[in-house]
Amino acid sequence: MTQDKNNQYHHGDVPTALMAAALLRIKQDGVEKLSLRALARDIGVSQTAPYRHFKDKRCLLVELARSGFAELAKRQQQAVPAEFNLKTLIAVGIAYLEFAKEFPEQYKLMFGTKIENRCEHAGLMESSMKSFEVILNLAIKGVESGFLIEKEPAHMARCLWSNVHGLASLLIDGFYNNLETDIDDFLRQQIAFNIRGISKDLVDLDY
Amino acid sequence: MTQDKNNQYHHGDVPTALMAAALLRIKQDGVEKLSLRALARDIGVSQTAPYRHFKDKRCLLVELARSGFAELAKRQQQAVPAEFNLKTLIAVGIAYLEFAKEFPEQYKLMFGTKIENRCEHAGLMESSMKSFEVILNLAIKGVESGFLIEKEPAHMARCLWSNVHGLASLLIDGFYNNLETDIDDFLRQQIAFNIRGISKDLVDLDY
DNA sequence: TTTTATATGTTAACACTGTCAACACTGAGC
DNA sequence: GCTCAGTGTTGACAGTGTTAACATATAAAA
Repeated sequence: MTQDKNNQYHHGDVPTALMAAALLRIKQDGVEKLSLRALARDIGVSQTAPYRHFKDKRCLLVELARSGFAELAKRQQQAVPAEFNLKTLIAVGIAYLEFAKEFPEQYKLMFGTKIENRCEHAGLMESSMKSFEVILNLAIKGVESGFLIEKEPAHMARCLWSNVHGLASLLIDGFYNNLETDIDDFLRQQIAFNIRGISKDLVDLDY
Repeated sequence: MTQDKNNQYHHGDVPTALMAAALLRIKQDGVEKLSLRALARDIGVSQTAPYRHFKDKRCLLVELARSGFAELAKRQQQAVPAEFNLKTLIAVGIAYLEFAKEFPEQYKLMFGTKIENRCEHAGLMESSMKSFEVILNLAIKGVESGFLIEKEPAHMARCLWSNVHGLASLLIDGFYNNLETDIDDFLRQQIAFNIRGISKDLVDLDY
């Protein structure tokens, strides 16, 4: 019974309201203690109303992760400048890590253990591939323009991906909490190390 | 009421029995649906018996993660040969990934979101540092013996660590499921990419 | 316009879960 | 033999995901 919207029976848009509430909740309490019933209470519907829009809790989480991947891909894409050089790779890496820093709980959800059998969810996989493709295109361009070594671009893209993902995970999980260095400098240096591993020349990207 | 052990009141060793049962359960059903009550049933005690040995569920999970880090560190250490060269780094990386492949659910627990505020658990942090120190020592030796670039060893160690962790996570989470390449070759190549990023010369580690 | 069907929402219930309080047994040390 | 801490048990509470049965509102069909 939505008291604000002059007591109409239908809520209006339960799915998006649920997603918004979920984003808020996981930001506050972590993805681990997210509960469907609490979400329903938040948006002012009965505890089973969400089941009219999501088959089960997993599907809601999957949708949350999917939208996360979409946002991540968008930010990565925005960080790609017109002209390619090795610093482009750093910029995209930083954009990736900025997302992880800004939405740690959603990031956990996107990759973490909470979603089992992610392969079964086509939309989720597709969305996550969008993010990967940004990196893949960079790798291809990197080889074309002679900055990167002449190995399989897909493998080098996966290298970059696993690198930033490892950084993001350890960062989020608090393994870099007691660092002496400034965290952003640290991350930039880490990315630079990684890029050096697949670049043609022994560049030192002024970190 | 242990019926096998001629009906003695005390179980004997609830903590280790719980740990063993937990390892089995997470291997079968995943860490996500591990339940204290199910564990208690497994080892044949009442549902609250575990609370005599672990303050709460989190503490049991922490102990599970802690022992995981200990095992991981042991395996990494065993992979370190007497003489150092760049292939040593690969060997330790492979050992790391082998652990992740063999105990994916425990690995998820060690790093994943299931344990919040891991910093509060001193034993856990200490144990995870043991694993990191193996890599750190390698980085130090690598600089000393002139194989690695002359940067801060701790940062290069963190680079190697985040790399293998990223690989392990993505591997476990199924992001490398549809790979055309043989998975072990792939991982070896990935590690080689990473090592190249911090090595002095532009080595090509025959992948 | 009336009827009908479908989407959406609700209540009640079930089987779980983590956790606590109160009670009971066991075994070691005085 | 008595005490008492360690260990185990029962019963309960609040919370969860989920389903079935029922109710209403809106859109399509008559």
